Amino acid sequence: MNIIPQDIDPTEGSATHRAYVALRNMIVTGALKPGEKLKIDGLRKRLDTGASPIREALSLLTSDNLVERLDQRGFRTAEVSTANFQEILLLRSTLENLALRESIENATDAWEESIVLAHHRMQRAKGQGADMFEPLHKDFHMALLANARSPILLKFCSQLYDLNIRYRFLAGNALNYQKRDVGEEHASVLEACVARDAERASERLLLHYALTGEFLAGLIGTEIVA
Amino acid sequence: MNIIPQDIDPTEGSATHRAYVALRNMIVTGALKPGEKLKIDGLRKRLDTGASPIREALSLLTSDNLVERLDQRGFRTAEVSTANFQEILLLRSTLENLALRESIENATDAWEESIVLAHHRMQRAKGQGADMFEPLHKDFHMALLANARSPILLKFCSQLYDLNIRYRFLAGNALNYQKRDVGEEHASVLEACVARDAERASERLLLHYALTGEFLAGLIGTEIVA
DNA sequence: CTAGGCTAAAAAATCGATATTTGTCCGTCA
DNA sequence: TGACGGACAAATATCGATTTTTTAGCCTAG
Repeated sequence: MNIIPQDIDPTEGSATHRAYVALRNMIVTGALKPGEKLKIDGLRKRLDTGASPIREALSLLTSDNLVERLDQRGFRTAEVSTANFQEILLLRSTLENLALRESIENATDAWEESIVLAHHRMQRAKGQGADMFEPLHKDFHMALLANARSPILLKFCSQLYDLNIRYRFLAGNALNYQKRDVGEEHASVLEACVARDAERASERLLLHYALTGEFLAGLIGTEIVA
Repeated sequence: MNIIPQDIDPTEGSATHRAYVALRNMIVTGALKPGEKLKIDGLRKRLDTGASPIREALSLLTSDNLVERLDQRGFRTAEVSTANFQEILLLRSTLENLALRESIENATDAWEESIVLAHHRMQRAKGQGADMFEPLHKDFHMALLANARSPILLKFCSQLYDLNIRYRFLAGNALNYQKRDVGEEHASVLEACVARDAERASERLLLHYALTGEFLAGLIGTEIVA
């Protein structure tokens, strides 16, 4: 299950990078549960690699807020809570709002084409399950922002995206999400971007998040935090 | 030279943690120059430790945007540029503004006392050189925000603080900075916080950053980016 | 009973050595 | 002359083994 885009090949790149991608996917998709102890040796066998790459990958994930490091006592996956979810939602709204406006400000034809394309690809994958859909969904969202000349901001947004989507997987509903009429929301953001109307695009994107948040909030309270 | 607060002891904690702290200080203070190649073996000898801790520490620093990882080709310190500096300044203003308001909203007597204390300690260390002053300066700034119940936001702010202060060191002026009448600016932010006036506090904090930014912008253009 | 502390097992952290990869310097061939 | 290619050197990445630390169970003293 590979949820995150751009990293695919099984043998390519360093073992560390492969471990990083694999572990990130496992955490985001819930294959590794919140708060779960991450034993080096177990993961080493599971991913068929040495301890060093695992360790390094976990270090990287620590700074992505997906893994917690307990000095001298190993690693565990980040805990979840409604407070954490709310924080992510708020930060995401704030930062993506910033990024989207900047992105639209720098609008070019090439960018416009790239978001149309990303949207189309996402649409096309709609019925094909989370494995196909989710990477393209992230691609689309990041493509919207990609024109902002703010690498750090984009990195924050990417991190927050992963943290956010994790809750969707934990709520066990990648399916329901696609069924909800999120298509319309996406299309409307895209349309506003193409029209280069920052105000409208931003407003719709934030609405999109507000709805997603509302949608998940219920599930989370009952299913996750219990 | 230990610039970052809260991590002090030379033998305590894991080798990884010590390496992390040491390397972060070296990068922030400019002992390791922007874009400099970070050879594992060199650092290993320099910090008198094994390759694994170095490697892990560098991985952690990667996600702090202080180190860049070139897959299969090692690590180097992050480059600097005026664009990067401007981005940091803008993000910092935005996020700290958010955090400060939230912090004030949750104001308590304990928090109020903690910021008064942090301010006093910083003041006291004013004439004693960067080694004494800088950690307390960071303490003060973070204390202002600490009451915001947003761990992720605070982490972002802390990262941005380090990235920002790095430019001050690179401009080679930790001294000049203290001479500038930054004391008045700090005091005024503190005063507004104690009065629990979010509007005024935020306004003054942002002004503080704007002035600092202006102050540094000149130096940077000529000295760093050349 | 309970608290403290000892011991053994488990896990994390670290080290030293090896394998891979990258970068560089020549020499050769078109 | 210039570019391609191979071999050497340097540095990274990875592995396997060792050391250190933590954890859990158990026993004993109060």
